[in-house]
Amino acid sequence: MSRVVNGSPRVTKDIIETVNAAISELNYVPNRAARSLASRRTLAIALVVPETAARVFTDPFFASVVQGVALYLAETEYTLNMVIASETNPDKTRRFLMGGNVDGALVVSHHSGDHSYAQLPLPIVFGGRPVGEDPSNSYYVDADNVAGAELATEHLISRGRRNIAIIAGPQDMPGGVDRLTGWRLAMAKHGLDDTLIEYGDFSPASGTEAMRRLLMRRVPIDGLFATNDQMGAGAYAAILEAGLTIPASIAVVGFDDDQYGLAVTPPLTTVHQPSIELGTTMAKILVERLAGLTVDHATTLATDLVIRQST
Amino acid sequence: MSRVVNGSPRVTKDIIETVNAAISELNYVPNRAARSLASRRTLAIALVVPETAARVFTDPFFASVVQGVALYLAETEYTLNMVIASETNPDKTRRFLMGGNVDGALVVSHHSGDHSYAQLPLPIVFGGRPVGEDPSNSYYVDADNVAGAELATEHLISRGRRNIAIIAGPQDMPGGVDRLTGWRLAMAKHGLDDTLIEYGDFSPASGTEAMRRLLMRRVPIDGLFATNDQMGAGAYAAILEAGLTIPASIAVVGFDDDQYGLAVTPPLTTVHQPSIELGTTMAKILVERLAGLTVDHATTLATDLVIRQST
DNA sequence: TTGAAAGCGCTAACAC
DNA sequence: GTGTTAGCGCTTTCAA
Repeated sequence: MSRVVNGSPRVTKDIIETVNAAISELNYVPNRAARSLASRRTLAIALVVPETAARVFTDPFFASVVQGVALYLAETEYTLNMVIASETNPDKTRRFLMGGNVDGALVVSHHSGDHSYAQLPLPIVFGGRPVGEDPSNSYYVDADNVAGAELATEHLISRGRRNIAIIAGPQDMPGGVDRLTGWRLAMAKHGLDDTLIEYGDFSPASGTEAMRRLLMRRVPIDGLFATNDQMGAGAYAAILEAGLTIPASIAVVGFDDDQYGLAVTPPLTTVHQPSIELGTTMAKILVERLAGLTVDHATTLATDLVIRQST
Repeated sequence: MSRVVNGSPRVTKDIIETVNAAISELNYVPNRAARSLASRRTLAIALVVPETAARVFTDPFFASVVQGVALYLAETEYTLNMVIASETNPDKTRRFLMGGNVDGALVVSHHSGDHSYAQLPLPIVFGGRPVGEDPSNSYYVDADNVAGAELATEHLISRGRRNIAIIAGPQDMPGGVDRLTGWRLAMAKHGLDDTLIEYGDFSPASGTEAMRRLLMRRVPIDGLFATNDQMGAGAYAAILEAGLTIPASIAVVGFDDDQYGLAVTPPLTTVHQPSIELGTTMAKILVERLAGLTVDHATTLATDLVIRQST
């Protein structure tokens, strides 16, 4: 009977049908705990998210990734366990992961501090490239942030802009590093000055502040690459309060393609990344690893430009 | 030994210490599956979120609720199972919930279609008041949307506005209904006209469209109550493109107090609701029910006004 | 190919 | 109060 439920290859057709009939008649549902106890697999996957309350769940990009993960796992036999990784008590998460509660883990928003998870003897797939760590040891899925940033910058250049500033993100996050790199590459390729850099923390408020600092330099600026839409939307406030217009005075490109870019006037030109697909892919790769398949360590998802009225 | 782990009341001090010493020395971690199988409790709680991809996870309010739930459960022995309720296959969710996978469930974003969950013979706590259903049968936690909407409207009136429009939300959601009710109450109390109503779906784009429809009526409007910040931010676009200014021509108040209200210029006056606390409270109530305690069916959380530059 | 039986690691019920 | 034992509902192994 167990053999039928688990689709064992060597069972007679007759018996399969008989058992299946009984199953649906009795409304039988296998007991997860018993199955887990006997098979020594939990059929559960942990989704680890850092506590950083300020950003984690208020970031639509992150939210989409979670959604993708959940959507994919819903089609599998795995259950999704959400775990908030407390920063004050990181051992708790580690103990949970190693306590035989889950078969594998998905870790999103991989900050510099998160390296340690990769060392755990548990199948893990990361969202975002690991920073300052040998990538060949871990499995991860990431959007092509470098290419996306180049796309954004090239677009600004194609619009005739030459004095292009950037509001970069935290440099301990892969997205923060890679988008700055892409901008630098594009600027260098065209022999443009790449000193107009200010940093934010990916929040709208930090975008406003960064833009103010940029404008205070009192040098010509006719283009802005905000490395996410939230900071881009925030930058609007600083640009407008300085009496400048978008895109006439300063053309603006964002990154992420979330609703923040649509909530502002004019709507923000931005780089779209497949955030739901990123979550889906992470989950898929982990499930494949758990099934014993060999999969690539790194998976990079393409980005593309969404042109709206801010450029 | 089991008695020590589970804190049974009748154990000698000596033996407790001896066992605990052994536990930490052997690095013992209780096996969840075995415990669950023997005790017939799963120690897991499901967080059910409707699929409605467009809104669910891109709504910062919703995200905060999830975060609150996760934060609270992290402090308990319960594990959080995220379940996406497929709208095309609702039975799947129901089967999961009834399959003995979890001890109880938390259901957020309770649309009119979700009634059925309340019928399940499983402890459930809802986020948001159930619509069109006997509330005495279910447990729920909700923000005081009516009072919050009155607060918003009274504030507009106190600013000297008399022609106050509203962009209401879907009328099959408690938040959509209650915020409209609060506005009506406040308008009636001051003998003001309450016909300036348009509806949106809580997205920024729908806010823009609703505001355009309002302006197309060609009647005087000097105040706007957008029933969430996303629609409020969207309304800015329509107001500005009509050559009007905020707050001089039209004072605007939002609802939710999320980042959308901060991303726009001028920053949006809004009604704050304790979204993380809402999640925390939902989880707390469910855990208490599971512990056999008697708890109130309805819990209402207070809201308050955050005054910024849009009024 | 299929039936039977031995655990998986724990809790709960029962004696002592 | 505390040691002991019988299952919880499955998977897996071993015979047949």
